[in-house]
Amino acid sequence: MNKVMINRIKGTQDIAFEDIEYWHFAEEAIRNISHKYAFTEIRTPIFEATELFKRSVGESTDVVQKEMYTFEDKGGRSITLRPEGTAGVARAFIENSFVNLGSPVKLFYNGPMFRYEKPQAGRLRQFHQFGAEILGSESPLADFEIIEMAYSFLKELKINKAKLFINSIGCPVCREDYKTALKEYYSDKLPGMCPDCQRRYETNVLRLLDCKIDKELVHGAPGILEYLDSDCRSHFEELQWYLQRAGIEYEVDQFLVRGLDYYTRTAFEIRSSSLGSQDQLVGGGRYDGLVEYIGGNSCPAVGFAIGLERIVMLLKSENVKINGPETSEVAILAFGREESVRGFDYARRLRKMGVSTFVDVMERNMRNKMKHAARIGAKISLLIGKEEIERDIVTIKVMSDGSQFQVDSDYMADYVVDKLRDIS
RNA sequence: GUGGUUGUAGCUCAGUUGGAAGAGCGCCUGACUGUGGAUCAGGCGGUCGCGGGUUCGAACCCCGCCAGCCACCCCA
Repeated sequence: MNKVMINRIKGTQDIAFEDIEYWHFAEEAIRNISHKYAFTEIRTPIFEATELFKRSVGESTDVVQKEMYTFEDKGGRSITLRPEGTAGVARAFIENSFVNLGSPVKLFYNGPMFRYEKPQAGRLRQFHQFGAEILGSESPLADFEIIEMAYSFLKELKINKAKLFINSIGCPVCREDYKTALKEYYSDKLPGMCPDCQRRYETNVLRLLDCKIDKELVHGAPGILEYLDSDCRSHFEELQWYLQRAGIEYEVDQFLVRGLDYYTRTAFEIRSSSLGSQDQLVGGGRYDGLVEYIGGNSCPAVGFAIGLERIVMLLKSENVKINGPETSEVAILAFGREESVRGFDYARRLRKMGVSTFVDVMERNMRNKMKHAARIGAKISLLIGKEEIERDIVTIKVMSDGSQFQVDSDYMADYVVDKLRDIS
């Protein structure tokens, strides 16, 4: 290629043909599940004021500090491509006064998110998340429904090798006590720890818990569950009770902390062992402080986000059966100008009856037209040449057995529809 | 941002010690002025990722950059 080539932006992908079928499959499951759970869709802008993410996701988080696509628009405003979905939903909830709809409000979204990261297996710069949020309920029932919904989404997609981990990170009050205890535990060990951990000791102590380098130390660290106050504790216990009653298997992981600042109490992840290093399929939890944090009236909420690229990876590796590509049913092969006019006329009639119709727009010989019709999987080909025009007929060829019929052009559509029904 | 690894035709890849850029598949065309997954023939398609260096000579050796993949950090 001697032209100057412009390539995809790093960490993005083009999805077409066979690949797109996996996405259709997943997107259909999203609509199904959301409808069954009576969640309604919300579409928020792909970009928002930078401040929204700083305040919701958290100034000290990696996402905000080094992963945001931020730019200034021509009016001098700081704009950011959304790195996650919850902040926008919470903003929309406040801005449109969805509280007036009555609690709870159950919303879902599905769309692209952007993070400036180094791409690897299961991680892109533009990726897609399906998320659901329940706003207005403080009850562990809401936590339970969110987890159950994520769980049955995976079930609907026949993804079985997935494991649920839950934890409670308490409320801002009891979490402070825990942080103090953690700092105390780590204080004398700090000099021997990795540079990242030394940094995290100051910025975000909780993150010391999932350090992969100094993992030995974690075993002796105090667990957060012992520090929960009675409300947080009973919230967590109730959630587990509901999970058990529903027969949903889970594991309590005391060292599960989420990277985003807005989480309170319940935190959960669903991971898959057959995914590679980025094994987290679903992440979610409760964020009781967020709505107030970004300027609304206090409103408890809980939600999840599911990474669709990772879902698609699993569908592929687990050989989940998806629908085949939609092929056209009829191919119209016409020679010459008058014949082509007739061909387009037939196509209009067939499409009106709901038949997927391919019109060949290459001026080539019959052999090559036929070859292409076969290639795209047409079930029936319509041949229109000089003879057909003169006698006002059409030649209909059934591709599967090669049989051919000549039909008056007036009966073409009915005949084709009948034939399609016969051979399907 | 750090580390490992890989970049040759649209795809999969060969290319000897540094000595004329290739194959298969695909695409387009023709044999067959009107019949498909077959056959045969022809054609399109390459700044060998980009830039520099070494050399009489570089796809091959050296350096830098870019991109893909994998891992770390972190996350979905």
